[in-house]
Amino acid sequence: MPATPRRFTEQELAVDPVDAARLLLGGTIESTTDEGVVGVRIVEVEAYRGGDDPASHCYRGRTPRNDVMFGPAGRLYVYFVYGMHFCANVVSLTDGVPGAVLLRAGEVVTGSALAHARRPSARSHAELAKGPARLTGVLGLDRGHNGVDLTEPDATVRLLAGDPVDEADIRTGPRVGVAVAVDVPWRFWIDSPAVSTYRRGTRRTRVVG
DNA sequence: TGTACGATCATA
DNA sequence: ATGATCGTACAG
Repeated sequence: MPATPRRFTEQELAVDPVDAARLLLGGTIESTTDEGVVGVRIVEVEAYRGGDDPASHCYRGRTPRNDVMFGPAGRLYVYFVYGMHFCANVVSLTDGVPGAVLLRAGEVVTGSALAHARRPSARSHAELAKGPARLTGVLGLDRGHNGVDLTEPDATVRLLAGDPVDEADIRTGPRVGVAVAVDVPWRFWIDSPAVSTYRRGTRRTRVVG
């Protein structure tokens, strides 16, 4: 591994989320708080677009919640789900055009003790960041981190490029937990025990007839 | 003003 | 398979 890992730039992330997703695999997201440093090697991601993607938070236009997704690339989009969890995305594309990459899972490579302290229910090392809310949890990220610029030299949350991943080693499939656009294979992962298991989204309202 | 439903996780 | 738990979006 390089002595000084290269930081992702806004320019290289200002591409289609599908391309940004592949780019991020093998990279590392690292966050520093007063508690310490935790770093996670990214092994599973999902791409989300805008008005043409029914599964995206931006499908129905710009709102206060999804505003960051419409902004410039390289920002962190953090959202709150199920009344108790946060998930983190890397914004892609350019100012005014929505797109993001959900960080779904990773391997903790720095700060294992702090990661376990933040997620006491984790029964193994691989489980620490196996899933988007777990990954966000070990990094100590919440709504206060929404919009932070990951490309800033002094950012407390950093996005570092890893060793290049061979295209042939990237697997793809439908996105986890979404009930629409089930045929769209915008989930990307590389082999790792931290990769989460596939589950299709559930639709509660049914037409009674 | 009310309400349905999540880009999830933990436990059983 | 199910409960937890609340912000958001949209309907009325």
